[in-house]
Amino acid sequence: MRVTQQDIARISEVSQATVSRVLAGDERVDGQIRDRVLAVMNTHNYRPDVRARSLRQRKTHLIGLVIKREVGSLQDDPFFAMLIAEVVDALAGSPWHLCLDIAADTARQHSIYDELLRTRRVDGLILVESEASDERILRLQQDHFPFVLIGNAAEMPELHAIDNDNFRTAEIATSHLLEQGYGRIAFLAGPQTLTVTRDREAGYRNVVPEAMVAYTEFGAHSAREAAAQLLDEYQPDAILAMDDTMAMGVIQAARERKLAIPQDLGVVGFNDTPLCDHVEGGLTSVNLQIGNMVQWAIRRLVDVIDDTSVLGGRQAIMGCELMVRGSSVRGKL
Amino acid sequence: MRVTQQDIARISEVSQATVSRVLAGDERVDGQIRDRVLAVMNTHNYRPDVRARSLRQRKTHLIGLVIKREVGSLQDDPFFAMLIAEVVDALAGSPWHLCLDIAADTARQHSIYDELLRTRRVDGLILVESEASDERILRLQQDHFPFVLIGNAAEMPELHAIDNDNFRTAEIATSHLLEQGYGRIAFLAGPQTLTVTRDREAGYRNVVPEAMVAYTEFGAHSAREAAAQLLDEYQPDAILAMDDTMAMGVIQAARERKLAIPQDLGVVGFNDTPLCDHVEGGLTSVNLQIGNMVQWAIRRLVDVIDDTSVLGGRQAIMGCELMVRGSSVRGKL
DNA sequence: TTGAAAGCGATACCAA
DNA sequence: TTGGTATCGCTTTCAA
Repeated sequence: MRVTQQDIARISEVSQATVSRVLAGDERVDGQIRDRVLAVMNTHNYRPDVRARSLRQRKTHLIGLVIKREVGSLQDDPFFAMLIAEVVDALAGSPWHLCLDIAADTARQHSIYDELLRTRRVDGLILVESEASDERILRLQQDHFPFVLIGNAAEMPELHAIDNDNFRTAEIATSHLLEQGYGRIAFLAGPQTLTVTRDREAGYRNVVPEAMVAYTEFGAHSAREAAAQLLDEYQPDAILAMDDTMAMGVIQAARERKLAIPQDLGVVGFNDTPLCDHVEGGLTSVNLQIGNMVQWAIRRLVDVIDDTSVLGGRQAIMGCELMVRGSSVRGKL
Repeated sequence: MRVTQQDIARISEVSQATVSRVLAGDERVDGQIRDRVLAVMNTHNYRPDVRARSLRQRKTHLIGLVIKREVGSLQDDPFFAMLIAEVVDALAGSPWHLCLDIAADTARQHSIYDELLRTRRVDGLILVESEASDERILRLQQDHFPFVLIGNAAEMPELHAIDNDNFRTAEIATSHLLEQGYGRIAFLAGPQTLTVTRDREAGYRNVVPEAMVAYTEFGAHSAREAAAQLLDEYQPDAILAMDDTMAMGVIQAARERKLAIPQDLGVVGFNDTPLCDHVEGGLTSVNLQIGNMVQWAIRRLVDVIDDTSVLGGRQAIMGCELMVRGSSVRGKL
């Protein structure tokens, strides 16, 4: 059988309460007794049972992250790999752990959310890719469940949220292409319903003299098809893609048409994923500092869970940096 | 306050035990009573508290996966993205959830393992990239903790494990290069201490007339440097890389030297990650069916946790498939 | 400073 | 078929 606090108490010849106090580092415990208990804990390799502790303290020390993707499509998206990696990294060494789930359709989302928070499996949630209108958010608010959003929540100032200034990021990326002498810049956007798409489209339109926007699903495959059509019908000399994966789709379509990058076609992506270095000459991309966003979100989430009086505003905007590589710089001979 | 089973019992005017039975779908509950209780549960949006349930049933329904990587290096490795994606997918829709952690150094590994299983945070573990000599395994065995290995465990037949036949996979990949007319094939291997490296090296040596092996760390960067040296000093006409990321490093080094792929240099990787499609012409890669391995591992782990009498052997070998793409096929004009 | 005892919210055994 | 009650392992008052 497993060794419990009861056992430690018996062996140490103290009460269970005292053992608990020693465990909690309670100052009021007599030094000698403390040492004795600690010694017994040590020899018996005692570790408290988090299940019991969770029940009593009403806290699991688990943070939930639910990915909104089709099952089987996650691996194709370096953004999520990045996001998950950053969350795991941010949690490493802390008493918090990550509970990771995936849910594609809305029905499954609901059941996961129920399972995760109504059953109190996790203490709080990080939400990504959610829209302000998102039904999930209403449920979470109703239940007073701790959560932090990574994404646009401008219309709900009461939410804790962090986002990029997507208008600005698109402006910066588009301006860069203009400066490099590209004059016919198209925007290969994501689904039109997403705030992030609309924000970036606005930033793009604000800079570009003549706008051409194509909406498509995320992923290299659909981006490739959309880019092919764009190249054939609109014949842009540069394409700004919603993310690096879509930029890879653009590059594939360009290759099929024997278009040289960056000479015939300039390409810029978002997220600055490791993909960028795998493109010949490198893929120019906007670094959104996802790591910093995740760190902010987790710190904030833990504060909300612990009911720490939260310092500063409820929302933050993260800066970005354009990482200029070969795909958008025409040879300066 | 949260609504508890007690509340449901009071409102339904039955005992708490009956509510529990209804929840468990116990057949012996009178139909009328069952309906009444279910109705009350519904109106009050009741969901059982998993913390209490975990304590009583001594089961958290969490599966642990500890990634063995430097913090901050995960995103660069599509293998892990793939692995995590497959685990999350395999768990989706089941009552099991994933608890994901990362630990780089051995010290941190130990503390994570302690935190995870001695405290009973998770019910079982999936182990990857572990060596048979791995200290972790001894601890897990001593504690009779349920776990399943993804990797080579030939020397410990008592372990539940699934692996590829790495000897064969390397043979297949190398033979393919030979058949394509490459005669001076080098193997860009991982760390020499790993079983997977040694197994593949043996497979490679078994096929190749003249062997040349370079060991290096995982990751595109170190692969690039190692490949550069290999190209300069050994001048192979083909390189078999340990994984796709390392193959990308090889391709980068080849580009710097103006070597055309596949004409001047054939390249083959492992894992068949999405990266393969991002290479011009495509990167030939060995598909290790990681998804199937993960599914096997999780099914087995759940069986072990549930103490189901395990059918079949304790170890399995997964097949593989060479995905031939442009990087290893010289134009047949 | 220490111990006894009351929970936390479920499950499961034993009677009725 | 249903209810009473012990129990899971820990935290946390309340007394002593």
